[in-house]
Amino acid sequence: MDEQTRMLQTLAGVNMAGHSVQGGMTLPPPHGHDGTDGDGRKQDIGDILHQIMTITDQSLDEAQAKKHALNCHRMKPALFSVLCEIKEKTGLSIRGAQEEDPPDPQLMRLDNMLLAEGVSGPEKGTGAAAAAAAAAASGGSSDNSIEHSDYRAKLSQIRQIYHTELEKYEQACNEFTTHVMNLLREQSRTRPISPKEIERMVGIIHRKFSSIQMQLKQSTCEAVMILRSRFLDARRKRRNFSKQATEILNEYFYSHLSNPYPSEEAKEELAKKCSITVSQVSNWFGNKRIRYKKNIGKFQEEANLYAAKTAVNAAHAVAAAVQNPSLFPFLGSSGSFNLPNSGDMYMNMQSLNGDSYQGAQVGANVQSQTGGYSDALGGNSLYSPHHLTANGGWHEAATPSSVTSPTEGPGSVNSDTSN
DNA sequence: CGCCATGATTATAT
DNA sequence: ATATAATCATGGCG
Repeated sequence: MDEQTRMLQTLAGVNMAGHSVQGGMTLPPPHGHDGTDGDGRKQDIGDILHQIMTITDQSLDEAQAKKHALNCHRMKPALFSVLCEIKEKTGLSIRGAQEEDPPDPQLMRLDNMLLAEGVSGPEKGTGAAAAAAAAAASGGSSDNSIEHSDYRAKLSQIRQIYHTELEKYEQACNEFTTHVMNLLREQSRTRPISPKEIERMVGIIHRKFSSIQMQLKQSTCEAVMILRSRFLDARRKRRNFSKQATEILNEYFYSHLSNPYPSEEAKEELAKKCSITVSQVSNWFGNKRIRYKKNIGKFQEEANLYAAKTAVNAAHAVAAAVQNPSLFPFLGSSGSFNLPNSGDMYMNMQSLNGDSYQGAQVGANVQSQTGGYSDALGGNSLYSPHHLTANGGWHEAATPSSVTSPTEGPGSVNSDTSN
């Protein structure tokens, strides 16, 4: 804030000077001007300069009086015309100094950041109220919101300070601008001032003030950054989901392997069941999809496990109707099972899970590919990665040729491990 | 401590 | 807006 203070003082200085000029533009007492021209005028000018140099020492009342004296001075019209002439000469340089400043990229950056952080955006309530609302809104999934409430409280604190200061500056700027404009209007009685000049002056003032505002924005950004690094990084401190949550997510994933893209509603339900947030569910599925796809071999075991789990569920559902408790003999014994069966079972599960996944094509894929997989994986593979190629939505990344050797060494595909 | 698993973030494409 | 892919950074195990 040092810089700001300094600038304010600078501006205050200008202000003072302006004040004084207004009052102090006085001609010396009319003496000696009718003598020999040369010396008398020099002395006049010397007096004027002296008075100009000492105007800040004069009181306002005094200055007011002198101003009146100046306006009535008989030399005034002459002085005015001289000033006009001088102005004419310097006009070019002033006109040449016209600059259309483009929007400062730094300022834009700061603005964008403040907006993104919700500091400069629309008001969303203040302080504790916002935090409480946030905490209440997400109700059950307390974990996240409680950590957030503190963050939000601090953020809105920053936000409040920011807005207060900004408003203060804006007000000061307007006040000062008005003042200067009045001043210039007043002065235009004694010296020529074009509207353009006033405009220019106003522009200068605004630039000054916006540079002060930039300081404010800068410090606000810094504060937010610090806050973020403290809270967000803390939040980034990863906590593994509970075993149960992972179970539920995996169950969903493997039972919708052909299209592991839970709808918004499904995500909400999973989030509720797992006591995590919807975005965490999205993260999880995003990570899971990419990691599954990247190294299918690694997930075979898991896939089988959850296939079995789901199969048990399916069995429970079907058992009553079918009256066949030994529907899945492999669950109890280590005996092998035939792949066509597993394919069928998979299809059954799909339909049981309400997955509206097309059947015929996948069936064909199962038939044509599972043999190769079971060979490569040493058999007993419930799932094959055919979904990747069979289903349009679940990307076709792994081509059969590359997939048929999913047992490749770790790290060859997985860039994740190269950190 | 090194390594891998894993949740979160970022960059990019659609 | 959502998905993928890459990457970051930590948790947890041996």
